[in-house]
Amino acid sequence: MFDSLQPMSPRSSQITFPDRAAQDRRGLDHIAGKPLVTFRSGQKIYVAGDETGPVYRVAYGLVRIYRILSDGRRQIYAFHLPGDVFGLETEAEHQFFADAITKTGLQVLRPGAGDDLQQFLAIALKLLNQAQNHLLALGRQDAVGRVRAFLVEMAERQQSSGDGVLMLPMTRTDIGDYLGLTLETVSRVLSKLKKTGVVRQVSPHRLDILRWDILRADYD
Amino acid sequence: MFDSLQPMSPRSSQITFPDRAAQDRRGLDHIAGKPLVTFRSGQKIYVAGDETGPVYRVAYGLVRIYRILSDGRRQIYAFHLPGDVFGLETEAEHQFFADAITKTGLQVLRPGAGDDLQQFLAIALKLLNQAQNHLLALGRQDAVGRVRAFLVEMAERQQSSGDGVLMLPMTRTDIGDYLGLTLETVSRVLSKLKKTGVVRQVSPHRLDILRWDILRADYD
DNA sequence: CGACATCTTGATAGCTTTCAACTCGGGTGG
DNA sequence: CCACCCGAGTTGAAAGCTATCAAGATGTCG
Repeated sequence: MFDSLQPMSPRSSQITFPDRAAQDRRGLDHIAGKPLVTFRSGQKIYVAGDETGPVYRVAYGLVRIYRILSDGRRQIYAFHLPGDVFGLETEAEHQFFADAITKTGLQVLRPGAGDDLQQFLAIALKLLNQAQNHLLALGRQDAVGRVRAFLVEMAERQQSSGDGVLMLPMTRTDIGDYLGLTLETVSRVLSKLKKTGVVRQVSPHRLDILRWDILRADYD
Repeated sequence: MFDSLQPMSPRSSQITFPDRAAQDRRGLDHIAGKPLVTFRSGQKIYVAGDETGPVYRVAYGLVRIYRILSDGRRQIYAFHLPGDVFGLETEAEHQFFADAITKTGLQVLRPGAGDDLQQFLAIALKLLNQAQNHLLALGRQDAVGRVRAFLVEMAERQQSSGDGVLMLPMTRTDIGDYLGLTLETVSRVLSKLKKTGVVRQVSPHRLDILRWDILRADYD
């Protein structure tokens, strides 16, 4: 699974996020400089049932965290972008699946002495916050509201507030499995946003956001 | 807001949960014995915008944690039962509302020196776990599945697995706002479960669970 | 450049919400 | 002690939204 310990260049023909790691080195900065583990597009990082191991930090690429039910339904809990930390779980075995959506490089953070506590708490609270926002979207928003919330979330995390360029390397199915919708509904909502001039679609995986005011409307 | 520092008896004409605190004194045991702050049914504990203060532990009663959107829609994130700890947030101001559903007694835990870190991390990860399960129900289950998941969750947390007696002091509206459903849909699903012999309804707020196997079916 | 996965769009079915009327239960006051 | 009252719960009918099924268009990658 660990193909290479050599850091790979973020440059590739695939769509990637800008590497925010450089600006985002707050809590776990001191481990910077370690070699990266790299994953190809679609490759699994860990699966439910695996022994819980290290914690990872995304250097470049995109990771999805999810569960699969017995009937095949899938719920995606998070997309992790450069700078994000994931893999922290309570149990001895992973409860989730994690895999790379695009070519991805990860820093491996082996939980150390125990002065990581402060950082882990911060990470856990951040994940909790995101889960709670996610919950609000799934519980109290219709399809359009969920997609708008998703676009705003991804855009802010990519800090594309400036230029309005939003990269969405994940598939429509991924987005649907994150939002509790079908891929068709996601596609229809995006078409509607396109038709109403809220976004412009450069390609299926690249949007330009034209009307932040409309996207953001309705948040309490 | 702090009506009384005198512990009140859990005995009352209202429906209450059995006090699990005695068996649940793991992490924060050392603060036991402190006086309780009590709240009447429906009384607010804190509101969004309040300065983040102490952390609370439920001694008896039932607490709901929620947000309200500008149009009045409400999302309930958690019901807290005896033994649960809540009130831990990242920001300086509360992002949520908390109020007592039944008459409730709380232990006030003022974050201390900093060796609470381990415990806070455990609490945060537990809340994260619950949020993730909640997310799965909202994202990938229909109305019947959500209500079943809710009944199983509440029954397990009340440890009524033995006798199958399940107290639901919250209203149908509360349940709906937790599950992303309307109160009517919640009522209809409960009626269906009653008709199919899965539960027996002693009163609107007390169910006897007859068929655990059916309630639990379909969880991965 | 070609093949295959992904995406888009349309039509229909199914589920949940909405609106409405009625019932039930607990609490209050006569 | 009982009748009344009002909030909460139940049930019904119709509208609205999303899923499903299906076909065609577009992109991507080898």
